[in-house]
Amino acid sequence: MGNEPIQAELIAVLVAVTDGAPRVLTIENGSALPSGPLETGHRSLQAGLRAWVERQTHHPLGYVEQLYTFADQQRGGGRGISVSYLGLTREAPVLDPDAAWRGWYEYFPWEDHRHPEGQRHVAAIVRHLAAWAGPVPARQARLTALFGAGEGWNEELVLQRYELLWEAKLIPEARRARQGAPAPVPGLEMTHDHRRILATAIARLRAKIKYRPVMFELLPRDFTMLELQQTMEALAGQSLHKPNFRRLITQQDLVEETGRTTSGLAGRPAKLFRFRPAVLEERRIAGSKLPLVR
Amino acid sequence: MGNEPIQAELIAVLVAVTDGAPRVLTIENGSALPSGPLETGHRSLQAGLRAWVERQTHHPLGYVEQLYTFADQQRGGGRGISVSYLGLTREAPVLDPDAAWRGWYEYFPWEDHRHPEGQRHVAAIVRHLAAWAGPVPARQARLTALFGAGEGWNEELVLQRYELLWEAKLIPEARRARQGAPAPVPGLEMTHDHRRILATAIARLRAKIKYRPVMFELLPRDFTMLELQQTMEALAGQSLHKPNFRRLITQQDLVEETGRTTSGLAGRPAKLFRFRPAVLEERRIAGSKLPLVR
DNA sequence: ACAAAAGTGTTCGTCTTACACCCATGC
DNA sequence: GCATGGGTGTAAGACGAACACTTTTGT
Repeated sequence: MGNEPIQAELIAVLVAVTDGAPRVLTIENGSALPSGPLETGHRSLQAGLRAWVERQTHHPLGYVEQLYTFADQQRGGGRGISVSYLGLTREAPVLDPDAAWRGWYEYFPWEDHRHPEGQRHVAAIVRHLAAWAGPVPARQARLTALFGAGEGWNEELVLQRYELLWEAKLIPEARRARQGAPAPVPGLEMTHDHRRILATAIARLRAKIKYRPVMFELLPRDFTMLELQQTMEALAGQSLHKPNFRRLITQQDLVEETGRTTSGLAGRPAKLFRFRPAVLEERRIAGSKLPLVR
Repeated sequence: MGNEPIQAELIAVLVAVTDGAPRVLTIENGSALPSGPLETGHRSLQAGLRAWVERQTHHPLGYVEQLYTFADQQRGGGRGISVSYLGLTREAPVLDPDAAWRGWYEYFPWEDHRHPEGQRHVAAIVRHLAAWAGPVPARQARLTALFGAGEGWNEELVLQRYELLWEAKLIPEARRARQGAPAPVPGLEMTHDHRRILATAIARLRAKIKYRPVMFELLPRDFTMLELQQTMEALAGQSLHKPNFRRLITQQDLVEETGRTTSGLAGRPAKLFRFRPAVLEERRIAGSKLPLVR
């Protein structure tokens, strides 16, 4: 067959949500995602990743999902394969001094629409892109479809937006040649295409939460409706309608009351909920949708 | 880092729809999917696959999408990586005498619910699985969720159903040890986990057609509403409601009239449609949904 | 009393689904 | 005429979005 041996590595996007902020585990001062060699001897790639992550972070990994596999140039000129994974956990102190949790919107400021700053970032980007699009109808159509003002914002198109920005040379990683030029869009850079992998992970997760209950991997066992809502808002980057959100969740029989309530904070104590055992076990079928506000 | 060189290959699931039957390109008398070495020198894995397929089949490949990457035992005992892809085309005569197009329901008879036979296959399978589930509530819940009678049939859960059958040892590939035992479920076998890859492809495609217009890759330039409907029915394995189907398509501005009509067949001549240019170009955003009948 | 957060009821409009029916052609 | 497939109208009902309002705590 003529198969030539090649190098292979795993890249992990580990996600947690802490205090309403989606966080991702990074290394090298936030400039890269953790990656490691493909180890032989595991039942599957997924099992290999799980073992590797849990050995590195000493923290159990909940949900794991393969993202994408791509070929790249390895150090030394040879060809390599990288298999990227999305993993969900809860944030824990990291032992490795090189590793740290970072907010994912530090890398994608224009994707957070919970606050007006996100809208402003989008407006600034649209101005840049309008110049890039010029009078070409296809480019204009793409621009409005992906960054279209206000109403039509589709939070799942993270990767497509990143690719459009890349194409328009507004992403620093895309213009290695032009050193010294100021970054045309805000947001931290990453090495290689790690930021693109992160965009893929965000897009996948934003799509997934709508039809599969994976949020419980990110929450403590007991939680209030507001905590659940804020976790979803953090991932979606959008504010949700509180009364309708609680109805949507209860209607779907995703959660049950624990009988206990919170105390000590401002306002009326909130009931504590937990995910129903059937959901934890049978997370294959059910799902949940987002009632957007405004 | 300690990366050890490994073998890598590509596996392709090439799909076409001919005369209302979804077809897949196979080799070795229908027992395997076409696969080939990972070639160096291409821009991306996807470009490599495209070049390889078009060289082999002499037929252009429309839509291509990565399915899954997994590790397996290579001939010779070493570890290998397989990257599988879904590709959409129109059926063309194959040159390679070893290759042939096959209906995908030959491999998954229980997934075709356009005719009563599919229902009967499901009923027979449910009887087997009920014995396997016994009194265990979790197993029973999974059984009804995946194979649940009539109303709740979710056509997208192809892979989950296959995995359940595998777990229950009803798939011949899962019981290599017990040679000679009769196949407990109908359907052709495949080598290694190729049938599982095919299940992944079917599931992905059934999900995709609901939110992205990829059907046009499978149809001639001009087509009637019925042809479009039958193509979708073939993929979904379910019958659709004709009047509502046509409204759904026209409402979404997916197609435009060509001005011409069919002739010669039974019944009133049908208008010929084609996909709107904007759809062909901008196939990122729009989608389509299924109005199920009954 | 008031602020802050929890939680409930109900209306209005849209989108889905189903049913009923008419139209044009070949045999 | 009638079988076959093409095509349109419309009403019932499910679902989502929005608004108004009540409840329970801390200060």
